[in-house]
Formats: sequence, structure tokens, C-alpha cells
Amino acid sequence: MPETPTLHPETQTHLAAFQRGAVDLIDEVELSTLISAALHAGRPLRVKFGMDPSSPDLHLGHAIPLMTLRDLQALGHCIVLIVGDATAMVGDPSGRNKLRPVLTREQVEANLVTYTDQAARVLDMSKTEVRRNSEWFDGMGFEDLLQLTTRMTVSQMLERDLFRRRMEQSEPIGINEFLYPLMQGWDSVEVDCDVELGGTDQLFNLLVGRRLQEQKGQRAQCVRTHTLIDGLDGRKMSKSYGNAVGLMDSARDMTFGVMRLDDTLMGIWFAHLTRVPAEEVARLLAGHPREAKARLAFEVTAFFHSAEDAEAAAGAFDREVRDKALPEDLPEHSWAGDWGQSLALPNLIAKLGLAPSTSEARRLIKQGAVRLDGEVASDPTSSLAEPDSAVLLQVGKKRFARILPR
RNA sequence: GGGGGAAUACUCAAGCGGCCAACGAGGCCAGACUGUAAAUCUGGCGGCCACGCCUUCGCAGGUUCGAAUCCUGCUUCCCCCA
Repeated sequence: MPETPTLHPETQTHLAAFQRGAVDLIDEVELSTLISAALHAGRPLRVKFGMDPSSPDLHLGHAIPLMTLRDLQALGHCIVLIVGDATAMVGDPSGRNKLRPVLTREQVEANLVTYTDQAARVLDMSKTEVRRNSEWFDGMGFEDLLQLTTRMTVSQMLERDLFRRRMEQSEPIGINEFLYPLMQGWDSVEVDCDVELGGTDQLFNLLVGRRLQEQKGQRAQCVRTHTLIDGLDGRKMSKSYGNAVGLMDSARDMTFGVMRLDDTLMGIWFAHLTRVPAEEVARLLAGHPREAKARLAFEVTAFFHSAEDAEAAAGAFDREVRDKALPEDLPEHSWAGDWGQSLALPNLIAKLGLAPSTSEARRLIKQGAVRLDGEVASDPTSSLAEPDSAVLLQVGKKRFARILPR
């Protein structure tokens, strides 16, 4: 980013908060003017951020913009969180090549609660303005809707690469999906937005806001996009890929999760999810990757939990994974009455939930993944007799159970 | 309104009427190796009272000794023309 030496230092500080981690910043000059004007007038900027009410489980990918919003909040700006309850009934086409399922109002409300609970781990919700866009869309009549649609043409819509791609691949595009960018843009008009934040996949939608505001005679909002963070394995982070670390995860899960991160992604994670100074990050990355990652895991975990919890989790990781010791809180199961004198090993494993089916359990046994008191049990036809003392059953590296006598 | 296509396991995607629990890829699981990963190598991925049995290829029927493969109807989607 080119420094602009003529800026007032305070303006510079505020601008830096927007710049940090930004991919697109439209337009930087506009924004710095806006900032200094706001500072001068002693008014906060209205920074809009739309939540996606269709996926209530937040993960670290979602934390990236929230961290920025947090910084802005600390600088005194006003965060306007838009709950797209009206848009949710349209279905956001972003990032999906398929039509999205449409949500009901009830689902949206339920998701909103979960969402804000989670966002509160990063943001000060008491200082956050939460608006539902049904506030203005519910009252809109058919004529107003038509008016809205006249503001853009089909070819303008098709500029969006996602739509174009879907056209080319003969995949369906619902007419309602064209409404989505318009609605999102209209939100900006309604809340008199100064700056809108969104993922890089949102750029098109964000720019529609500029267009609509100008058409309505408002000052066009500035737009700032952030990286969509990759998941642990480099693919887009998503719960459905199982490569995500959730914001509500326990300190332990968070630490263990981050430690699974691909080495090459550590730099990005440091930059976006921690506020460790850049020089220090560089130093860490130059050192042993394991140390760097341990630090990353600590920073992230400590932020969402506490330094103590993070340390404890790090300790557990070292013991259990590095030193291959047993976890401290092994699930314990007593020998059940209806298991008889002895039970076939595959069935036992399935009953304890260590494998989804006896068939799967058999495979695991054949592959040498199962240990009884540390001894590999590789015969799927073997069975375990009711024990007189605790027996340790291990399936793979992560699944354990202690079987106790009745 | 007319015409032409498509529906297969988590995803993508093969599949001559028998040799199909169904090629392949991704993904996932396990083992080895490691710095926790990644990469690499190996094996596996419907279920069960398990050398056998049962249920799968959009849904419902039918033809056949035998169907994911043929026929009929239905449902959903896509494309083209109007």
C-alpha cells in the first residue's frame, strides 16, 4: 500500500485499520477524505457488514472481517450489522453454483441468535447496530420492487462472473437471484452506509450499493473486501469440508484444529486472525514451523478463550499428539448387561460409537487400527470377554474408550 | 406452446441385459513415514447374526430365468425453437 504522507496521523491510523488485510479498497482516496471529514466533524463512520443468516455456524474464516470490525469499533466507528432476513428468502447466489434453499423467517431468527452469540466473541454487540432488512423490504410494494429492478439491466447482472459461468454451464439461475445484489445494495441506501465490508466474492454486490446510493443522491459508499480464508487444508474453509475451526470450539478443539493447519497457510492466518506484529510473524515463520504454528494456535485460542486455557490446550496437544500419550478424559463405558459373557469385537466397537457400523469396525480391525490395551487386534472374528478390570480400547489415533467391568 | 436431453453412492463421473455393491477422480478413513500437518507409499470406503445373506443406481409399475442397463407412467432439472 502506498503511504500518503500528507494525511493527518489520525486519519492515517483509521485508514490503516481498513487497509489491514484488505484485498480491494474502493476507493482509497475517497476513503481517506471520508475519514478526515468524519474525524473533523466528530462523527463516526457507518460501517456496514452483512451477515449470512443461512449458515449460523461461524468459523475462523468469519472471524477475519469481525476482527477488522472490532478494530474499527475500537476507533469509535459505528458498525451496522445487516441481517438479511428478507434477502435470505431470496437465497444468495454467492459462491454457489446452485440455487440455494430458501429460508423461512423462523429459521432466520433462530440463526440470528446463534450468529450474534458467536459474533459477540469478537465484537462488542452493545455498540453494534443490528438491522434486519425486512424493516424496509417488508413495506415495499410491487411498484417499489419494480422500481428497484429498473436500476440495473440483465447484462449488467451478467457481468458477474458467477452468473456468467452458470449460464455457460447451463446451470439454472433463478430470477430471484438477480434481486439479491439489488437488495443488498438497497440496504446501503437505507442505512446510509459509509463503508461496506465483505468477502472478495461479494465485490459485485458491494459495488451495486455504490451505484444505488449515487442514483439516490447519496454519497457512494466505499467498499472494502477481505480474503476468504482457506481452510486447514487449503480449500475454502467450510464446515461441510470438515476443514474449519469453529468460533465456539473449545480451547482444546481450537488448538488441535489450528495445529492441523497446512504450513504454507500460517502467514495468512497470522495476518488475519492475530494482531501479532508483522516483524514478529516474519521471525516466527523463519524459525521452526512447529514453533510458529504452536504460537499461532496459542494466539487464536487465547483470543477466543484465555491464555490459561490456551496453554492447557497446548499442553494437551503436546502430550497426546506429539508424545502420543493417552488423552486425560477417556470416555468410559461399563460392560452392558445385554452384551453377555463376551461380545464380538466389531460389534463392541460399533456399539461404543467408535465406528459407524460393524462393517466399518471390521475393516478397521483388518487394517490394524484397533488396539486392546495397546496390543493390535487384527482378527475381525475375535471377541472380547467381559473384563474383570478396565480394558483400553483404541480405534485409530483419535478414538478411545475404556471398558469397565459391570 | 413445440422439440431435444439429463437424473448413478459424500461430490464429480463411468457403466455391452447377466462377469455390478457398481470403472475412475476428488474427498474421507486406517497403516507406514513425520515436526502436528503437508507431501509420499500402502490398504480401505452400503449393511448384517459375515467364506454367506440383505438392501442400493430420481419415483412407481412392467417385460425377462435375470435389469443400473429394455418398456410405460410420474417427478425434477437443463437446452433449443416459438
